[in-house]
Amino acid sequence: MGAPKQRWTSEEEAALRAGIARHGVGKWRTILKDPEFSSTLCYRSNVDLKDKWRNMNVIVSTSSSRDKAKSALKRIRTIPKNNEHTMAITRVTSDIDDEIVDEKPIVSLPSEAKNTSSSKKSHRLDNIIMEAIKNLNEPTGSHRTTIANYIEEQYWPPSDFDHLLSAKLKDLSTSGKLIKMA
DNA sequence: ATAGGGGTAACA
DNA sequence: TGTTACCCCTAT
Repeated sequence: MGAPKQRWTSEEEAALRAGIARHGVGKWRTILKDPEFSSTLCYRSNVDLKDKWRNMNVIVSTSSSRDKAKSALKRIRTIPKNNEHTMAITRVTSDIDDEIVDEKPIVSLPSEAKNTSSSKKSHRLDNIIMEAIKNLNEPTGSHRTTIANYIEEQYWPPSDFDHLLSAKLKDLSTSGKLIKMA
């Protein structure tokens, strides 16, 4: 008799997404050991995380198509293999680990900008960025790569998203909507 | 340890 | 009914 069944709470899902944003997809054990998430995910195993992530990426079957197949089989989002733009996801963690490469613009929210309800429902990139940083909730600010990873997990940004994000981050910090940490 | 195919009881 | 949390298995 296994566990009765505990449905995932929104807190747990948020912790999982944030954990993936920090450590990358597939680093389930690392996410579990992260003191930031271990408390909320303490009842979950690394396999649970893997399975949950799989369930979260299921395409809702609108049944509009003639699905003669078994109903329990669902389609996973087909990840477009954009030629040279290979895996942004797996690249991020190594960037953080190595801590090499160019400037690391760390960005943080002004203390006033935590107003969740004020931002419109619009999915303008600005709002997405702000939401990402807010949800990441990293006290020391967030790396550009961490932000990019987080956003890429939730939306489906264009292939040149890295460049877009960099430009937008610069705008936001110049206009004072974001604080650039040294 | 992780990825992924596949199954199923227990949910809504 | 369709969805989903959990399980089992195999390959890497």
